[in-house]
Formats: sequence, C-alpha cells, structure tokens
Amino acid sequence: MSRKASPARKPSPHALPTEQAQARRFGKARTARSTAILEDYVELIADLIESTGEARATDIARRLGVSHPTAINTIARLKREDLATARPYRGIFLTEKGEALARRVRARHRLVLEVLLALGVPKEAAEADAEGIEHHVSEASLKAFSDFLKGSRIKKAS
Amino acid sequence: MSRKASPARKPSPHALPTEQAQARRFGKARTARSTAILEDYVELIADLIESTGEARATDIARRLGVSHPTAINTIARLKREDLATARPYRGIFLTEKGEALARRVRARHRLVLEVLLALGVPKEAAEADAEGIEHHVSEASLKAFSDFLKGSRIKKAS
DNA sequence: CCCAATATGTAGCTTAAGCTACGTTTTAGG
DNA sequence: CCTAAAACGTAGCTTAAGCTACATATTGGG
Repeated sequence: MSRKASPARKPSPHALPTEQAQARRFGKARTARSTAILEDYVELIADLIESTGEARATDIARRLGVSHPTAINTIARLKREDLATARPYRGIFLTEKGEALARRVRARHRLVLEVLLALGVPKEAAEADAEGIEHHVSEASLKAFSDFLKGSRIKKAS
Repeated sequence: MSRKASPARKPSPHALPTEQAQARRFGKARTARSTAILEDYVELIADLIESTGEARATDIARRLGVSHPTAINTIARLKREDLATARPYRGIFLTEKGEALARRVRARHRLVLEVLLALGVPKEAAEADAEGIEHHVSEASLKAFSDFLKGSRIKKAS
C-alpha cells in the first residue's frame, strides 16, 4: 500500500502536494524553527544595546522569560555561531555577522508588524503574533508585504 | 546596573516593551513552537486519510522529510496527548480530540494561505511560508484575516 | 573598605526532535 | 506458498532548549 505516488491524482477537496514539495516545505519550517531562537536573541541584544546601552545576560533572560542559565546556554550557541561575544560583567556584544543578522531581523519584524496592523489585527495581538510569524517569512513574502504597504499608504493618502 | 526598569523610559527610536509584556510574547511563541509539530502531524494525518484513505507512519515520514523512527517517536507523543491512535500495518487514526484539532488547524492554514495570496505573495512562497506562519496566528488575527478577505472579495466583485 | 545584593558561571537533569543501525512483521508477487 | 520488499519497531546516540540548585565574582552603598 501507499506506493501510488503520482498516478492516482484525483482532485480531492484537499489535494495533497507532491511528497517532494511537501517535504521541502516542512524542511524549511524546521530550519526556520531552529534559527528562530538565535534570531530572537540577536534582535533582543540589538534592541537592548540601542535603548539601554548594554545587553546583560540577566536582562536578556528576564525579557525572554527564561532562567538565566538557559540564556547563558543559548548565548554560548551564539558565540559558537560567531554571532556574539561576551565580556563578563560587561555584557553581550554582537559581531559583524550578528549585527548584520540583527538588521535583517529587525527590518523583517517591523514589516510583519506593520502588515498585521494594516490588516486590522489589534495592536496587542499583532505584537505577540509578529514575534512568532517573523521567523517564517521569506524574502518573496517580504517583498509582497512591502508593496502591499506602499499600496495602502497611497490609498490612505488619496 | 540594568536595574532601571520603568523610570528611564525615553522614547528611543526602538522603544522596548515592558519586561513582563515581552516575556509574555516570547512565552507564547515558545508554546506555539512546541505545539507546531503536533499540529503539523495532525493536519497531515487528516489530509492523508481524506485523500488516500489512510495515514501510514512511513508516508507521514516521507512527506515530512524525516526518518521513519522520528515520525514514530512523534506519533507516540500524539498518542500520549490523546490526539491519535495507531493500529500496526493499518495506519494512524485521529481521536475525537485529534480531529477537532485538525479541523481548527486546517481552517487556519487555509486562511493564512489565502491572506498571503491576497497580499500578492507568489504561490510557491505562500505555500511554504504558510506552513510555518500558521502556528503563530492567534484567534484575533484570524478574525482580522477573515474580515480582510471578505473586504477584498467584495472589492474584486464590484 | 567591606559586605550584601546582584550578576555570572557550573553541574546535572528533563524533554523533544532529529539521526543511524539493526531487528521483526506483513504482505504481495511470482 | 514462500520469500523479498516494504512497513514497522527498538536501541542508542546527538543537539537544543528548558529547568533547579549550588558556587563564585563584582560592585555599589554605607
């Protein structure tokens, strides 16, 4: 059984994608999930440095709502991936690579949030949902979001 | 250091949310991430049963792009959470709870996909991104998406 | 200048999701 | 009807993210 790949493709109400296409999509989602944490940290570190002048491990932990050893563990992963460095009692710093990632992530975050708001999602929900959604938005979608926002701004202005 | 919570709230370009609000958002995203896998499985099982008459562990593994022991492990988790049952060499079946979840997840998936398409995201990207985004869309956002789609359908019809 | 509060570090555990390697059970085709 | 392919199961490993408990290091205030 179950060995009837393409031949029997009757257009059911919920037509399945091909195995390959579906596996590719799920694979992308898995990758996004595994980098989501890194992106969250890098984004938060950038935000903290910009608004308070420093990013301390304890502050990061508190803002993420996790214990400080958890934060330290993940920061160790950031170091391994050459995204950040740390000077004990002096805070966490982003490498060039980390800053580049932070810029991309923050731009994406803003765009996702704006789109949700433009679609009429209430502010609080939009901010919460954006935190999860942002990690799964491709370049192609970002482009579309940006164009869409330009469109609604023009419409509003007219 | 770093102990200057609310008092020093100068409106910087990237104003931070309060610690509590941010922790709550990240917590929600973490929860969503941990249920995303369950939702993917339940949705896929429902799709397979509907379109091929059965959901076999091996097919699930192939479609997710993971090894079959990985699929079996996660299906064990589905059983533990009372979302599915299995009859060896007969396939995986959803419990009442599993079917209820599948219905919700599929409706949400469809809505997210439609919104992405309505925003002008190319089909292939929309389908890939929806796979990751769907797990992070709250009820409030779903409501807004639904209203937005009604609006664009009316606009198109006029 | 010293000591308590705060920050940081370490150890060791849990759960989840992945993997490979190997074994067992069905089932279907010749 | 019997055996090979496919499906299923089990063992045991890895990495990541979370936790608690405990230990150490800094620093600011009195």
